[in-house]
Amino acid sequence: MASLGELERAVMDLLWAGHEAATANTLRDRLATTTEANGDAAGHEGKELAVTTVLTVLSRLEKKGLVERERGTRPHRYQAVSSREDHTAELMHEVLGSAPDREAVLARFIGSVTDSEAETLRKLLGHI
Amino acid sequence: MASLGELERAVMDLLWAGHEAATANTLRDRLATTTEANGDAAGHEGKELAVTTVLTVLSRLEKKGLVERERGTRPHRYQAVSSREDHTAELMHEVLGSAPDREAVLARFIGSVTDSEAETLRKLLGHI
DNA sequence: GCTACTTTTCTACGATTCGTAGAACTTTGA
DNA sequence: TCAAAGTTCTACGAATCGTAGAAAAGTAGC
Repeated sequence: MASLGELERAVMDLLWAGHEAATANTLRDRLATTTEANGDAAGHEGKELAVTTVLTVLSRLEKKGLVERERGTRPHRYQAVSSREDHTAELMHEVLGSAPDREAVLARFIGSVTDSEAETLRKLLGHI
Repeated sequence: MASLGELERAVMDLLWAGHEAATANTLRDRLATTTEANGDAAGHEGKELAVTTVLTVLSRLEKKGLVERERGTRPHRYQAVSSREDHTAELMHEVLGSAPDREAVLARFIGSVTDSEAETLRKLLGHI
């Protein structure tokens, strides 16, 4: 129920990365810098978005339950409700739950996991 | 890159359920019947969609790579490209891959898996 | 081969979501 | 109290999705 658009995703990435609460302005600045998402070389520098744009997506993310804001301070400060790992794990669970035969899905899932991930899983499952 | 709408989902569910190839007409009929998705009692019977509607979503699903059709036969026959389990497992992988620290995600994921699922996983991972 | 019927494709429209941001309102600092 | 900074409201264009008619294409019987 909460798939993210491109900008929403970028904002969440920032909130997840440095995970103190940030203001809309800070985020806007970081968004301009952190436009690593393409292969073209130097010279390129992400253009600044309007702060209102950032505020809009922050509000939308808040409505989706991914972000919470401190309303007390005046420049509101925003932060992710849960860590990226928690959020991602939760998403994985949602996906898993969308199929009737969860164990069959897990079987396929395990089949395509890397060796080191498999090792991680073994440890997590309480085995040597 | 391939999230499904409600009707698209319903169609995939049908294709996944009885998984011989089906025609648009068959699917439309099943869609009318298989409207179990609400609590109101008898009398209710999903209204028939136009066949063109079903054909449209089938085309869209085909474009998304979830469905393939036999173009040879005249009423084209449609079927899911991969099983629901495969598809779901693949989705889980996509989600997992969307985070930088996959192992951390797996840790959280395992934390919220049921006991029997954990047991399944242990077996799948090659342990007694 | 022509005609009636079936099936598929094309086009389209309303609703929702998302990127984007201006206009207007609110709060704060001097 | 006034200007600057911040927030909310409103909006618009693109994309997606449910929905389906109109038109085109194939099929079957005559």
